[in-house]
Amino acid sequence: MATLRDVAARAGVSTQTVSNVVHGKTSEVGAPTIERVQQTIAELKYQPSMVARQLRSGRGGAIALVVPDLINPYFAKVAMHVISAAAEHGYTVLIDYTAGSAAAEMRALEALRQHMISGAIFSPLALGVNELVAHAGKTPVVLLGEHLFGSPYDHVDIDNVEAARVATAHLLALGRRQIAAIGTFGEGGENTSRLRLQGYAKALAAAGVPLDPEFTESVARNSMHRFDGAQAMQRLLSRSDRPDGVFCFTDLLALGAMPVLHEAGLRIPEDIAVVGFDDIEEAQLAYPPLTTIAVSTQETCNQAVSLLVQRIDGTRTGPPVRMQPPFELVVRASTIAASHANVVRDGRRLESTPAVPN
Amino acid sequence: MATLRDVAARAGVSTQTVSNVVHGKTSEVGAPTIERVQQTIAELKYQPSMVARQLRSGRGGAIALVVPDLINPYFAKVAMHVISAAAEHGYTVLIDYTAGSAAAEMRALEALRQHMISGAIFSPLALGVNELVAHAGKTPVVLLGEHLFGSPYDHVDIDNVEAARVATAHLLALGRRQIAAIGTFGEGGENTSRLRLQGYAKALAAAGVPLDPEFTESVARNSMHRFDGAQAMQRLLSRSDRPDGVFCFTDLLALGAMPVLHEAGLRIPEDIAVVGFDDIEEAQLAYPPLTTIAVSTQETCNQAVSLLVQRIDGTRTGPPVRMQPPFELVVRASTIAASHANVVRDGRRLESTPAVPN
DNA sequence: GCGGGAATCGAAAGCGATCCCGGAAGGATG
DNA sequence: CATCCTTCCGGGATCGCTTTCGATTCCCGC
Repeated sequence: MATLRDVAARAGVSTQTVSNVVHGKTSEVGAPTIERVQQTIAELKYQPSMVARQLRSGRGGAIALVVPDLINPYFAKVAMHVISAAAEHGYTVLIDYTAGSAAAEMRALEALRQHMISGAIFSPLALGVNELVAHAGKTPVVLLGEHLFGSPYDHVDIDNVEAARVATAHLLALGRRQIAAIGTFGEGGENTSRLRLQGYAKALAAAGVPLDPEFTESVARNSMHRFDGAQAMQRLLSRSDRPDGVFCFTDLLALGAMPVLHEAGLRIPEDIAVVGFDDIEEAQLAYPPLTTIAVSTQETCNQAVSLLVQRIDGTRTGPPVRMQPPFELVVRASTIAASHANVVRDGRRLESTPAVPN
Repeated sequence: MATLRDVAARAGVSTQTVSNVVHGKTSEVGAPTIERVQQTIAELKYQPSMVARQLRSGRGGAIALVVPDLINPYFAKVAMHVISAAAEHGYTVLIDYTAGSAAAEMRALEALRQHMISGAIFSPLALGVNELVAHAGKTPVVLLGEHLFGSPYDHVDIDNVEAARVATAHLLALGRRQIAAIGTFGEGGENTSRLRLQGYAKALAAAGVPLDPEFTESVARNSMHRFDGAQAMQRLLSRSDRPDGVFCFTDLLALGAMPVLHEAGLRIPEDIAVVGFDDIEEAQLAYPPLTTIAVSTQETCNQAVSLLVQRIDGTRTGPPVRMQPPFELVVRASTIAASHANVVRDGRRLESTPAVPN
C-alpha cells in the first residue's frame, strides 16, 4: 500500500505538495507539478489513509447514522439512502441502532468520542437535548425526523402535525366519525408520536368531532412494530364503541392492525378505513393496499447528509437550520372503497400519485 | 478529551503501562499499579482513540458489513444482529450495501483499503473469489450466506439445498404435485438461488414428480423483492397449467406472490399452498401467515462475528472453516388448511415452533 | 541590478496509541 | 553482601497524514 510519502518521493516533491494536489488546492501548486503528482498517484494506485487523516485533522471519511431500529423498513430505507448520499460525498457510514433505549443511544455516541467519525445523523428517541450536547461535544450532528426543541443542531423532519392532520382529515372527509389513533406513547414533550397526536386532534376539532380518549391507543414505548399494531387494534375492538376509521402513526402499526380486522370479520375499508404513515414498500402490496402519508426518504436523507457534510467541511457555520421536506397523502384501497382489483395488476403500483423511490 | 499520555502522567506511570492495563495485560503490571491506573482512567474519563490504534496497529474498533440490500427485512435483521454481536466484542459496524452490483461491491471493498476497518463480513452476490481476494488482500473476511467455492475465507451459511428440499417435500407431503419455484436467477455456479433450486429438484425427484421447467420462475437478477414475486406469480398464472403449490426462495417473494393469488380469486392454501424462506417478522402476520424456513439469524450473525473477531485477534489462524447454523420448517396457515383464526389472537405468534428472535 | 512580494515547495512537528528494548527495582541464592 | 534473575516500568521510534513555518525561486518595477 503506497503512502503519501512514497508518492512524494517518486514524484520528486514534498509530501505537502502531494497533499495539496490530493485536496485540490490547485492554487498552491504549479500546473506541471500537479500533473506529475497525479500521474504518480495513479501509477502507485495511492489511496490516502482515512485513518491517518482522521487522526491528524479530526476529519476522516466516516459519519455515523444512529437509528432506533433497522427492522422497521422505514429506517432501513433511511439507512440505504443515507449510505448512498454519504457515498456521493465520499463518506462511508457507520450504523448504530439503539432500540430506543437511552443507554444504547449514549453508547452510540461513544463512537463519536472515540474520534472515529467526523459527524453523525441522529434519530433520537430517548435522549434529550442535554445528554446529546454533553456527549456529542463539538462533533457536528444532524437530527433526523425528530425535532428536539432548543437543540443546537441542524435538523430535518417533516411537519408531523400537519401530516397527521391531513391523514385524519381524509378519514373525516370519507364520512368517518369514530376515528381511532394508534401509536401514542410517552408524555408531553415534542416526540413524533406526540406531534402526530396533535395533528389528529386538530383535524377532529376542525370537523367538530369530539376527541374520545378511548380511541387513542398507546403502544409500548419505543416499539412501533406490527405486533404492537395488532395488540392495539384488538384492544380497540374489545371496547363498546367500534371505530369506523383508524389512523396508525406508522405503516407497520397499520400492517399489524389490518389482519386483526380481517380476523374480526370486518371489511376494509367498508367497515373500517385504515390510514398509515411512512409509505414503506409493503404498504403498496398490503391487503388491501394501504392509504398512507408519503415522504421522500431519499430527499430527506440527502438534505440531512448535505447539512452534515457542510458542517464538517466548515462550509456553513451559522445557527442551526431546520428543513422540512414535503409529504403527501397517498390514497389507496384501505380507505377508498374502490375495487382494488387492478392495483397489483402488473406487479407495479398503478395509482396516479407520484411514486416515492424505495 | 484525555489521552493515554495524560493518564500516564497523572498516574505517574508510563504510557506503556497504561496501555498494558487497558489491554488487560495484568501479568505485565503490578496489582497496585493497575488499581491506580484504572482509577485515573475513570477520573479522566479516558477513552482510547480507536483511530490512533487503527493507524498504529491496523486493529481498530470497526468492522464492515457488506450486504446487497437493506430494504430486505432479512438483511436488515442481519445488520442489527451483526451490530449487536460486534458491540459485544467492542466493535462498531460500518455498513455498505451493494444492490448486488459488482461495481458497488468493489467500491465497498475500498473501505478496506482505506484501512478504516480491521475486518469485514461480506454477502457477495456479484463478485467472485478472485476479485474478492484481490481487493481484500490480507484483511480478514467472513462470507455470509453465500458459499464461494474455493475462497480462502471463513464462511457461515445454512445448508440451502437441504432446506429447500425440506420446504418442497412439505408441499409434496400435502399432496401437491404441481409445484412451482420462484426465485431463480443466474446460470450455474453456486449462488444461493441455484442451491435452493437444487433442493427443490431433489425433493421432486425423490417423490417421483417430474420437474416442469415451466414451473420455475426467474426473477430479475439481484432483486428479490415483493414486486418480483408478484410479477413471477402473474406469469405463472398465465400459463396453461396452474400450480397447486409454490416454493418461493424468499419470504419477500412469497409476500409479493400472495396478493396476486388473492386477486385471482385463489384460496391459500386450499387452491395453492405457499412456502417462503427466511422467516422474517412479516411472515407471521401475512395473510395468511406464511409457512417458511426459519434460520436463527442471531446465531448465524454471532458465529460470523466470532469467526471474524478471532481472525482479527489472531486467536485462530488455521485454514478457513465453514459453519452451518441449523434451520427449521415453520408451518403456518399458508400450507395447512387449518383455520388461522387464532394465529394473531393476542398479537403474538401462537404456533408451537420455537420462535426465532427478531 | 536589487529589494519586495508572490508563488511554490520543503522540513519538521505533531495527532494518540503500539511496541521493541533497555533499564531499574525486588527477590532469591551462594 | 555481591550476583543474578524476574518483574515492571520508561524512552523513543513509528503508523500516514496534516499543518505551520520557513526557505527558495521567480518575476517585477524602480
